[in-house]
Parts: sequence; structure tokens; C-alpha cells
Amino acid sequence: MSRSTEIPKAYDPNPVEEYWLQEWKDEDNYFDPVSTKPRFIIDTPPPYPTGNFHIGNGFNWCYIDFIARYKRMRGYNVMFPQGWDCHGLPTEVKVEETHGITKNDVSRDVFRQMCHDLTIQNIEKMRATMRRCGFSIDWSNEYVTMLPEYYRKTQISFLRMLKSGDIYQSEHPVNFCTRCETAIAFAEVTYDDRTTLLNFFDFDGVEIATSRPELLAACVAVAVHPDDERYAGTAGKTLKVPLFGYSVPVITDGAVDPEFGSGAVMICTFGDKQDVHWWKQHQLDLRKAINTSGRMTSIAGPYEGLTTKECRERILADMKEQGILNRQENLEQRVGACWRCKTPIEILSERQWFVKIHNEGIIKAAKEIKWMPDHMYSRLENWASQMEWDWCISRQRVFATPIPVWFCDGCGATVLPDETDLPVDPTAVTPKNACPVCGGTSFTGEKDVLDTWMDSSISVLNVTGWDGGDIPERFPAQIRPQGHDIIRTWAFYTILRSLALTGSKPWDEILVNGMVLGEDGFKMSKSRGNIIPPEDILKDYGADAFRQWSAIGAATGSDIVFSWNDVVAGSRFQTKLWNIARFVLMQAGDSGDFTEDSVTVLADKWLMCRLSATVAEVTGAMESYQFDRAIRGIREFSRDIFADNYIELVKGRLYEDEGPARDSALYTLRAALATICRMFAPITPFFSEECFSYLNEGSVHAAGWPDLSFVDMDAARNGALLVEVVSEVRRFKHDNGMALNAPLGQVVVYANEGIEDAGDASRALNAKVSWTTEKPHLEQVVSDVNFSMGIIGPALRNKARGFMDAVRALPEADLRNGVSHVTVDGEEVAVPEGAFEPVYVYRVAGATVDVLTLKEGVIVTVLRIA
RNA sequence: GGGCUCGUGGUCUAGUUGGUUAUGACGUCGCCUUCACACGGCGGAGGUCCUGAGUUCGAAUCUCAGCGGGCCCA
Repeated sequence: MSRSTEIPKAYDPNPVEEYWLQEWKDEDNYFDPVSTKPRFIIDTPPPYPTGNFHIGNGFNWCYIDFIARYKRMRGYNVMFPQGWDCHGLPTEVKVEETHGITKNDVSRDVFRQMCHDLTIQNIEKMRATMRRCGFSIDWSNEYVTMLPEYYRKTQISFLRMLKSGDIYQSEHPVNFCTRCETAIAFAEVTYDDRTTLLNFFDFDGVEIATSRPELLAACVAVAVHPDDERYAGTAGKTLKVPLFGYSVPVITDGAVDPEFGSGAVMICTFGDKQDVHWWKQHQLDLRKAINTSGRMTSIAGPYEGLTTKECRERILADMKEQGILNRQENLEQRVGACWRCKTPIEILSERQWFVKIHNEGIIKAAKEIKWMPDHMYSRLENWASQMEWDWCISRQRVFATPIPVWFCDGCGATVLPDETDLPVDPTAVTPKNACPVCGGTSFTGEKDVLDTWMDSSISVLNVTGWDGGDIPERFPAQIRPQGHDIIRTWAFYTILRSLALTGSKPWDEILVNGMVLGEDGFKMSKSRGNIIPPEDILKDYGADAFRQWSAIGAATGSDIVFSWNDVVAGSRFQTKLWNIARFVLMQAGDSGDFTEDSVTVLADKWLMCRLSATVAEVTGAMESYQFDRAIRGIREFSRDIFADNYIELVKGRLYEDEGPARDSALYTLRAALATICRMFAPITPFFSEECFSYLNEGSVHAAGWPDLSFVDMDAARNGALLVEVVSEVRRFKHDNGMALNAPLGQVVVYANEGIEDAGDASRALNAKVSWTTEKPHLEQVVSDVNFSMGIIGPALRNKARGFMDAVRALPEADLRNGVSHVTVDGEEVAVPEGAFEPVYVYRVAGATVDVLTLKEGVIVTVLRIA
């Protein structure tokens, strides 16, 4: 360090934080592969590189960094890696926008390169914000899913699951976004409320109600409820489809709701999930009326080539013309839409790749993981137990991991690469060997690519050191920190893939954090205009204040409303602590040689006890990831106990001459400051480092977690009394309009045991304070009774209230001396041991002194200077 | 419609193995320019702990019902 040893008067976070960013070495945060320390591996979320590290990310990463820094201080070999989940549609769309092209205007390779370049730029921007926030990321374990070294692993994992039978291809109905022209998984479908028209029309003599008349050409059956008397006898008959003229059977199924519409339903391939059920169950025909770009197919005859919307209008018009459209009603319904572009999804039957979902196995593994908060587990269980279709993993896009498969042009066989030849793009290269089935040498590479979740669901394998070989020795990871919004995706898929590839759970624990809401209490969004970029907070208040907001804004796991108030409060607490540190350093900056043995004075022993209790409290909170409790413990100790009580009490002693009593305070001041810095280091790494640096004991982050147990029951009790006396007399001064440092005269404390305070109280109160165990010559009056409910309740049950009334009614002498029985409702009731005690006040005639009555019968008399 | 979750002074929030007067922050009011700090100190005001019923000697805390918000899903 080459900085001035002068301690600046004000704490300005930005220059301090910039300074330490330069001082700290990335290497300090590296995971040590050969260390013998216990491992703590974090399966950090790999964000999508949008270029903006938003406040929700920031909040999530604060939690991770608190944990990583705390665990390092506790002696763990921590890995806090950072990944980037690159592939996906938003980048493709952005590239198309910026270059003014569509993905078909350039070659696959050129388009991929453009996506790659944009992603690299975006990662750079986000890295800068992460560093500025002080996150102690292990940059030596960074991974980028779009790079060959990573997607090679994605491809290996695909081949392994293909060979084990967990991945298959088939033609099956899938959710399809006709704007993005790709299949999507259920997890990628969001639902919107919309109002649409329910059309009642005549279907060859049977009235049908449908919200999707454009699917008439895809109708494969009409279904009615088996017990519906209106349609008794129609089952098994055939009906002619209006406008199209072909015949479909009438079937019965208990799932038909007779109350809905006319009670007769037309089954189309496919209007919704229920159609898929019926289609499978009754083995109906498949009529594809809509193609992958959302237009009508040749099966729709005269409507071919129209969009679904155009087709609907034309068909309704034609029905009107033929006089078969009976009526229309408004219908509220929820429509599935693509979560990226909000286009309503179609269910199309296409050849796709699927991953088998084994619900029971996933739920069993999820139960072996410790969920925090534990109710988040039920979200995964709900989702997993209702999965009906397998996970569709193929996408008809470009910027993603290629599916490493060829098809033989001769016999159609699926041909796979060797794992050693990965990564591979089957559209760019051909297999090394001839077709193993027919010997053919002409192949077509699979054009489909993988769902991005196939990349990110092996993040845990990657960070635990999987290189494509056996299960890594470091697997599973210790913790997965993530938001509750991606339980059904990232958490679910990761558990699924870990089971498929390793046979066991991916992590020991999962810590689920809440969402960040805007100051108005709503989810942050551009349209509401309630977005706060982290940079705005850093600019004015610095990273440590932002981090304090993350810690204290909400209980762990709860959603958190952004609040400038909390940021400002964090910033002010730093100022307060800075001033405490300045005071300590000015007094005790060069007295680092004392040991705990120099603590000899009551107030100092008391503070050491309170400090020990605070360390225990904060340690417990950090162990259970309750950062709000941890920071509250630190603030309360620093502000109330250390600054307002202790420092005010020892100031006078410090200003006196050298001596053992002063040394005792010097040691205590230093110990308290150093311990606060160490406990606060995971939350405010810059501030803690800055303060700690003035103590000349090296980096706070290397100092280890405080391990302190100063036990002295007498000092804890008597110190508390000393503090209470001082604060009560200060209140007395305040109430009597005196300045707190005004000279007071004589104060006598009638305590129950002998107390030696080394003159602290006298100096703090600017009075002559004497302590005595004698009884004061004062009139003692019983003013009230204190009851101990913990004793009275269980012992007397329903007589408790009557008992208390009876005790209050006792004569004063009985209250003073105690009684063995009281009368409750005419019944003699024994008084339980310790059931009550009288509360005394003391009075004096003539007002020569003022009398203060403290807890436990301690009396303080104050003789004011005339 | 189902599951989960939340409802505490003006605002945000802690506290639920049941125990008399409910935590803190911000705001607000009064006093104090006390030699670390006015981004401070001391003190005050401000609460039907969503509503109702129940269990209990005793409920913010447990049970049930209802109302309201959020999330996930049908």
C-alpha cells in the first residue's frame, strides 16, 4: 500500500471501491484444484448475455457472493464460477435487426459468427458490471456455452442419453411458435387471458361450438359425453364436415363437458392439449391443416395459403352464406403463447427430438436436495408431477448447439459421430465412415439444433469438472443459487439431466431467491418505466450500499421491493461505522500488541461478552443464509452497543493518562472494530477492507471468520447495569433540560452487588458516581406487581386470571413478604414459586435528591449541584 | 378452478416450538452545534398485528372460514 496513512474525514465509497478493485487479484478467488480444504462448489446461474446485468441478477449475485466470501473465510476451498448461456432466439433477432437481414440472407456460418460476435460484446459489458459490484467470481472457471469446448460437452451428453434410450426422435404433437418457426417446450409457453368468439354452427345436423373454426379442415371426429341424452344413439355414426364434405366419426368420451357450448365437440389435430389426448386415445386420423409458418395447408382446399386469422374470417363468412352459423358468444379463455414473442402457439405434429421424463425419479432426487426456503420444493413437485409429454429438445433455429446426427441417404439410418470427434456441425461435415447399416456414403446432416436448456442443464457437470468422461469426483456441487422463476426450467432440467447422466442429484442444497420488484411494487418492466439499472445505484452510493440493500431488503427467499431508502440507510451506516473506525484508530491505531489478558475493566469485559454474542448470532445467520439477520446483528451491535453505549462510556478513560485501565479499553476497541470488519466483509467487501487496512493486519478477506468466545457472566450482568445507569441518568438530564455533558453533582447507585467501574460512569456523566450495596434511606412503596406468566399459566391454567386479580388485591405487606396461599373464587390456591414479585418505587421527602428506580430494585439517587 | 405464498404504525420490514408493555429503517415532532460522526445524539408521537369464528388461562404466532395482493399452473 502506498496510500497516505491519514484517515480521511469522510467515507467516499467510489474512490475506495475503485482502489480496491485494482489492488485485489483475480487469483485470490480461484478454486484450488489440489487443496485439501473442504470444497464448496457453487453452480452459479449462467445468465443470458443481453448486455445488461440487471438488478435482479445483481440481487441474485449478491447472495452468491455473500456465501462465497463467507465460506472462504470459514476455510472452504470455494468455487464461484461464472458461465454464459449464449444460445437462443433473442440474439438471433437482435443480429437480424442490427444488420438489417434475416437469417436466410446469409450462410449458417456467417449468421452464427454474427451472433457469436454480438454475444462476446455483451458478455464484456456484463463482466464489467459484475466486477464493479465486487463479486468474487473465479474467472479461471468461466464457461461460455457457445464455444466449442462447452458445446462439445452438450453434444456428448446428447449422445449418451440417445444411446441410453432417454432421447428419441418421433413425430409427435409439439408446441410450435409459427413466428419463430420453431418447436418450443411447455416450459416456454406462457398463458394470456384473451376474449374470443365461441361460434355455434350446424355440423351435419349436430350443433357444434368452437372458438377455432379455421381448424374445420383438421376435424377428425365429433365427441359427445356418453351419458348425454341429447346425443343418445349418435355414437358410431358418421357426420359430414361442413364446407369440406368429408366424413368423420362420432365418438363418446367422459371428458366432454356437456355444459360447455352445445355438448358436442369437434376434435381437430390439433386445437389444444385435450385434442391430443382424444386423438391418441381414440386412434384418430391426423389432418395437418396449419404449416410451420402458420399458413393453411392444401388440406384446407380453397383456403390454402391463408393465415389462420384470414382463414377464420373466410370460413365464418362462408358458414353465414350457407346459413349454418347459428350464433356467436364471447368466450374468456387463456391462450398459450411463445414466451419470447407472445405469438399464440399452435400444436403441430412434426418430427422432433425428445427427452424422456421420469417424473418419480426427478421427484425422488428433488427430495434429497435441501431446499431453502423449503416450500420452494413444492413448486418443483407440482410441475414435475403434472408433466404429461416428454421434453421437446429440437429447435428449428441456427444459433444453438447442433444436434450431432446424420441420416443415411441410402437407408435412412441414423448415423452418429464418435465422441472423440466432437464438437461437430453435421450440416458442415460428413461422417468419417460409411453407413454401418447399408454401407452408403451419402448423408444428410440434421439441421435442427438443441434447446438452450440442453446447454445450461449441464452447468453443474461442467463446473464440477466433467470433461466428457466419467462422473467427476467433485460432483455433486454444494449449492445451486437461483430465482424461483426458473424452477420449472433450469432446476427441473438440471435434476433430470443429472439423473440421466450420473444417476444422482446435482447439488446438496438449492437456495431460491425472490424476484426484484420496482419501487411501485410491480415487476420491473420497460412499459411500467420502473426499471433501475444497477449502475445508477453504484454511481451515487457504491457497490457496498447496493449489497447492503440486497441483504436487508427482504428475508431470504422472499421477493424484494427495490428501495432507495434501504440503499441510503446502508450508505449512512457505512458513514457511521467509518466514524467509529476513525475514533478507534485515532485512539488505538498503533496498539495492536495487547492481548485479551489486558481486558481488566468492567465495561470492556462487558463489551467483549456482547461482541461474542454478536459473533454467534451473525455466524448462525450466515450459516443458514439469512443475510437480513446477519446484517441486522452487525448494525445493532455497531451502532447501539459499540458506539452509543460503549464508546460514550470509555471516552473519559481514553483521554486520561496511560495505564492498564486505558490499555484495557484500547485492546477492546481494536478487537471490536476488527471483528466487525471481518463479519461485515462478505456483505461490504470494499468498506470492510478499507477499515481493516488501517489496522495493519493484512486483507480482511484473508483474515478468517471471527472465532470469539469471551465468557464472563458477572461482567455481562454488571456491565449491563452500568450501561443502564448511565443511560438512565442521561435521560434524567435530558428530561431536566440539561446538556448531556453538563456537570451533575453526586450520583449514588444502590446496587445488589459490589460494582467497580474504574470511574467510567463518573466521567461519562460528569458527576461523582459512587456504587454501594447498602440500602438507601428512602421510603419504599409498592407500585405494581410483576407476574411471571411462564410459571402462572401452566401451573394454574384457568385460574390464572383470578389469581392475578387476587394478588393485586393483597395488602402491601403481603406483597413485600410474600404469601403461601391466596383466595381465588372462594378457593385457597397455593402460590407457585416465583409467580410474582413486587415493583417498588422510592420516594424521599423534602426533595433533596431525585430518585430513579431501575430494574431489579436498583436505586439511583441524584444530588444536583445547587 | 387448483397449488404455493404474503397481509404488522404514513411507507417498507423483523418477529410465529403461544407467555403480560410487538423489531428496525425511512418519514414525522421536540431537545441538544457533547472534542469519531448533524449522513449525528437523546427523547416523543404514531399500531383494530387484514376480517370473523374456534382452540387455550393466554393468540401477531395454532385451526377453520372469508377478504385482499403476489407467484406458478389448469
